[in-house]
Amino acid sequence: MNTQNDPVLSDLRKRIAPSTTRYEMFAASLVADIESGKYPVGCMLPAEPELCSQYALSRHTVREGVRKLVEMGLVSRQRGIGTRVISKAVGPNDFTASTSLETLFSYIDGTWLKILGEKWLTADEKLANILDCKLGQSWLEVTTCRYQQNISQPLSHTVLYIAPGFAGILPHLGELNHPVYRLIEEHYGHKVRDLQLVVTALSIPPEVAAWLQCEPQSPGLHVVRRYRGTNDSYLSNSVSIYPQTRFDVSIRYQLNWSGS
Amino acid sequence: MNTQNDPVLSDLRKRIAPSTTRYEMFAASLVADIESGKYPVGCMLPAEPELCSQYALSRHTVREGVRKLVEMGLVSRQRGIGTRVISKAVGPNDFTASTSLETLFSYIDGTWLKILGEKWLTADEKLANILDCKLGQSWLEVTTCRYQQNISQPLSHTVLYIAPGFAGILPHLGELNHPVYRLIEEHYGHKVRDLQLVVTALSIPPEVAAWLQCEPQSPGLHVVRRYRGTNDSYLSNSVSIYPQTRFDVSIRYQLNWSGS
DNA sequence: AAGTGGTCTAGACCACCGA
DNA sequence: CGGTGGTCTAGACCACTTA
Repeated sequence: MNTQNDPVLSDLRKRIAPSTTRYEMFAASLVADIESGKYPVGCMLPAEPELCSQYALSRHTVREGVRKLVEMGLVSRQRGIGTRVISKAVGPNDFTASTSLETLFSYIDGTWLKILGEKWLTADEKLANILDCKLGQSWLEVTTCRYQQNISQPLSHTVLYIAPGFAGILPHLGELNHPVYRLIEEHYGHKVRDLQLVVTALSIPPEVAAWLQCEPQSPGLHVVRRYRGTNDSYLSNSVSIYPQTRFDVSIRYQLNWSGS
Repeated sequence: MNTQNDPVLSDLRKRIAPSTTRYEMFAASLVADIESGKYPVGCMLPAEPELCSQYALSRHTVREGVRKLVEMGLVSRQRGIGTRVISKAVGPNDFTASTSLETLFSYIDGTWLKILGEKWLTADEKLANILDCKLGQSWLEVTTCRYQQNISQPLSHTVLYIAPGFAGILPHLGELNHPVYRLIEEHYGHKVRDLQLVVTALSIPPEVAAWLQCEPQSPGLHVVRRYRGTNDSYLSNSVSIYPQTRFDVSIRYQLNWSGS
């Protein structure tokens, strides 16, 4: 079926919906069917040949439409298996913030860690909560301060929690410009796949303030970072305290798949 | 040119690079050329027909390859114009944080704004810096507190800066569950395309602490939010102060286009 | 072996931009 | 007007999964 050459349909498209293409209408129809429950979450979408004949579209157009649903996070496709509905479109994740790990940790340039202490410990309830790990799990705790070149005041007070198995990076922690995740990647080949940040405010405790050379009880940023690796296991975690004005967290979200 | 049927090439692909397709090799070649400076940032990529003949690929394959570069944020395409290099790929933006505006503002559920004061002002240097706008620009400043249902302590002290032209939302600001961006969308049809967040720590000033019912000089989160609309103009900005423990900022970055 | 999604070609019309 | 990227068709081979 070729409607591209059809002057009536072509004109109609121009007047009624100038920017709505066939694959977009098709995608919108699929989205509606998923929202309505015709294709419940977990079930398979009809295979491409069937969609082609159902909607009288070429396979390329069908694929373009389904690709849009993949981008929206509604379905996932597997070669040899099919296309599965994985979300109900209620709240599509239409805003994205993109960076590289390098950008995210650009503040580390020209800084190094001074190690204040280290010890092995097992997670009690409080720590398990902070690190989002199981009770009784074993971690190497390293207390540090991050210093900037040519500046006597440290940037932050950071407690690192390193997963057992990666303790070998300890001798290299003090090196310049080497965030923990990169040390783990260099020495063990484990790449970060998932980074979680939780930012809160706190009143800087006196013993930490002494290290940071700031007022005790003055306000600071409290940043928990959780690094998860390729196999979903935690590589390391860190709890950082930044005095006011020495650090900020900046994020920029942008709309992605244009309209609709 | 059809290499799909070529047993030699097919076998070679299987042995040497089992998962590398033609459009991926083509994309990798473009990336290399952009990184090397053959195509500097700001210049145009060759048009599709030329890429087709240069690489001996069909147009579909070329488009698939260029699409990958678009996803990586290296180039942007404009119909009628061409494909422009917009980034040097030095650090590919391989980590993304995805949410919806609804999720981002889920803390607004069950809260409303109490308006403490309002006035028109023009941006001096300090304000222009906070709002990232031009000097002398006119804004409607609305000072508010956000209250939660059944809780007497307010969640935050928020100063809104509303772009001239959207002042009509003022009577609706106090409504339940209505973030500013949604009011602007409902009343003026302008959608948010870009949201920037800057989080710092501060010592809560006494006059704000009185409203927030917290200790003067106690630590708090200082969050600047900038909402930009479809045409790159600012819709509104807000400066919020949250007492310690009443709010946190949580972000989750994930690796996206798998390998490499 | 049959069916799935992934890649690829060849050729076409379209909307948009700039000269 | 010619050139750009955007959409579309028809038909093909491929890798992968399941039975």
